[in-house]
Amino acid sequence: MSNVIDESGILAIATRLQRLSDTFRKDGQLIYKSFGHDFEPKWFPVVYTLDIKSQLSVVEIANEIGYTHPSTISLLKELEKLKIIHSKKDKSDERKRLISLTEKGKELVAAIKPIWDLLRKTQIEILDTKNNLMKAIEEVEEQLKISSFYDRAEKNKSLMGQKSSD
Amino acid sequence: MSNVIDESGILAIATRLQRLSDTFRKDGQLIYKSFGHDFEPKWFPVVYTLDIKSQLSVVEIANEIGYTHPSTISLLKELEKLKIIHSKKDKSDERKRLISLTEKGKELVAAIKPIWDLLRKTQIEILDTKNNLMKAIEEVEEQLKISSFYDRAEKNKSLMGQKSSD
DNA sequence: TAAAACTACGTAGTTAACTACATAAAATCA
DNA sequence: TGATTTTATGTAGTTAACTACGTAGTTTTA
Repeated sequence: MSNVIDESGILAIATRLQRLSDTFRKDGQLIYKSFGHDFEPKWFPVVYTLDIKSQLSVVEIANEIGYTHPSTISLLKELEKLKIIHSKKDKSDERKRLISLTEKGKELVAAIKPIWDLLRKTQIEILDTKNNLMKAIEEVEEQLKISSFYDRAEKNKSLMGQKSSD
Repeated sequence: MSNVIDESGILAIATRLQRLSDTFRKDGQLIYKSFGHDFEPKWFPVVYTLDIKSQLSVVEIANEIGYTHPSTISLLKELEKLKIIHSKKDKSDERKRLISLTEKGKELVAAIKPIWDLLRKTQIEILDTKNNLMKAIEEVEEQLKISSFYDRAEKNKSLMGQKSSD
């Protein structure tokens, strides 16, 4: 597919990660569809979380799934329109909206859990190569927690004969 | 950061890939800036490609960098406005626009090549863990070339006690 | 206990990719 | 060689995340 960029390797990693991500998302959607469900992969984090935790506020969900709260709100809006979730005010804190699955939502989860298993199995099959992508991601996240890309680059600057502007 | 989702592991891989991608992009931008350059990481594929191939049409660039042509066009517009690249009609094929770096563009490349080296070194440092992310990506792309996520899932359906709708 | 700071939620606008469609030039074919 | 198909480019609109900012409750503090 791409020539020069593959050779440049590591510098275009952001691009390649995103493309891979898109591929998984698109195929995921098709697989749900082939089972007769119009379930969008992007809903998974919210729905999966609510299946396990049953009732959470907007920000709690955002934290669980690792999204910003505005992104979470727009997902919740879609799911609310489809009556997969519903919300009610928290009586002890009027700022909060407590979200949970509706009956319809619970039925949906029960119906698609076997698909989640299938997706999981299939992804494991694809990802279980010599260098395991899932583990690699975890390891890289770990590395970045120790010291960010930016901080490491700052430190490495001194190794090169290059002046910085700050 | 995210709890439930990390445990659900593989199903949220698309999300995690994208977040990682964003992190690299943002820090990349900061690093360019710390050297006094307002060079956006998303420009890299185009600029790098033109440095090596010197003159290409819009679609040729799109293929080299693995983007769609509309995405490529919008990158080219930005770079053209900044006078980093310029274009001229191909005399032997009036449909084509031949793109190349301007003098300013060539000077820019000369100036940021040391940064590219720094970025490369730093990324290698981060990515060189037990499971190498770069290699993992290549291996996964290879797996998907053999058989797509969708096709594999279709095949695996038979392994489960589940009916399909098509 | 009033003011200040913080937290939860919401809206608006941005970004960087995409798909779908349109047009014009070139190549192919009947 | 005229009609059809393909190729190259461009535009419009979509998507799924983001940041920035605003408002209304809650908590802390002077």
